[in-house]
Amino acid sequence: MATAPRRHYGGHSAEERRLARRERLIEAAVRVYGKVGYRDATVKAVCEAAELTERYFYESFATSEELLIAALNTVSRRLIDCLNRIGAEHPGAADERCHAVLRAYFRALKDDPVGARLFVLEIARVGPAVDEAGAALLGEFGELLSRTLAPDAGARPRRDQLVRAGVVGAVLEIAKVWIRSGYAKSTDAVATDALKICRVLAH
Amino acid sequence: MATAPRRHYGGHSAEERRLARRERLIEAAVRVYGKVGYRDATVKAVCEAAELTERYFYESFATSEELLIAALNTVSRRLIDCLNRIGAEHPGAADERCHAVLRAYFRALKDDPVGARLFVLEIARVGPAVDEAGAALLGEFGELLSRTLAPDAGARPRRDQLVRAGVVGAVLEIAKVWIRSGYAKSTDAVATDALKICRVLAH
DNA sequence: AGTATCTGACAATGTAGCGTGTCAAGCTGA
DNA sequence: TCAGCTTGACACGCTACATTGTCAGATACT
Repeated sequence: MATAPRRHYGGHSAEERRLARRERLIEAAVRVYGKVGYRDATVKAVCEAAELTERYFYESFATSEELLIAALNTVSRRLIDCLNRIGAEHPGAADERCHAVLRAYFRALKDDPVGARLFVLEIARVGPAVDEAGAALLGEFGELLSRTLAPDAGARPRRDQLVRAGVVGAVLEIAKVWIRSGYAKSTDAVATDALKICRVLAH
Repeated sequence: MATAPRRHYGGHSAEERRLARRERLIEAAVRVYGKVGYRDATVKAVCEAAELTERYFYESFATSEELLIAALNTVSRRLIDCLNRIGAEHPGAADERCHAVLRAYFRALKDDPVGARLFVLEIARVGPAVDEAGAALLGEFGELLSRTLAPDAGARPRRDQLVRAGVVGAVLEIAKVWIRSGYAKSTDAVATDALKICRVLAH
């Protein structure tokens, strides 16, 4: 292994192939974990979804949780970037901008239920490592919301830490109940409800 | 079994003994699940904590989740009743009353970390049955908070359903972060933070 | 064309915990 | 005191899954 010559295949180097397989596994994990939930997903199922065998799982990930974290980061990064863009592009009043961001958030959850399940549901209570990754993502989400409502408040650092966490928890819980209801209310109405709580972050 | 004569033992009937064992299992479950978490707790461990053997586990519970739900209900009932009492006894303004209730809530979490872990952490993401029980308890908690802040609003039924859920999610998330921080802030300060969000429920 | 690497299918192994069964010893009531 | 219900300790089989190993066939470089 250590001194294996590593040959080109299909026009790609060994490392390229390895990374491509890694990506396929992550995308498959998003689908599988999003569909049946991490708890009920097996390594085998993910590998089948990726059309790869178990050996390639252990080539890129030491444990299932590691793959879950990678999948979580992939989905969340995508979502947070999108929301950041929308926040930045929206010139109006803070309140308006926040509503737009929330609307985009809930629309994303509705349009991509599988990814949604990951970010909203599977983000918690899996294991220490996953919890840590989830906490970091949630913190980022809180910053994003806070920035949206009070863009000039970068100076106020740790004071509202708990309040910010609370607001994030509120948005997530609203999302959970909304999803559980089968998306009963309109996206716009849900965003309006969430905004009521987010306003606590404004000054 | 069906026609077993059932004899008295230690001055108690067979049914009394069975219920006593059930109670011991629930109390043991609160301790064990609260300490190591439901995920890492085994039937064996709970039985050892209860000083009973596995046979008695299956005598009272069909599955581990059933015991978790019972433990969850026991702890939550205790907590919610306590908060209800404090809310009822507090005559002052709504805002004051809510702060008192929140203070009691966070104090309870701090004084009883084991029960706290159950109500705050283990309430979610275990299985469908547990999630349902947890959702019911969270709904009750939301009603409690709502009633505390707007006692006369019994007429307004389902309108603020999502907002209420959001507030509950916020309080729980604040609790989680607070616990994770090792109870860094004072109970009073945390209650004040949570109150900021709860005020959304006032009219 | 031949050899060495790469790949996929699948078997083999190991572990953990659930749920059940066995058995001897301890009570209880007559 | 005795028969039989009750209890505790513990072993057993079973299932599911992770993880490693084997091997034949496909592919690329020389």
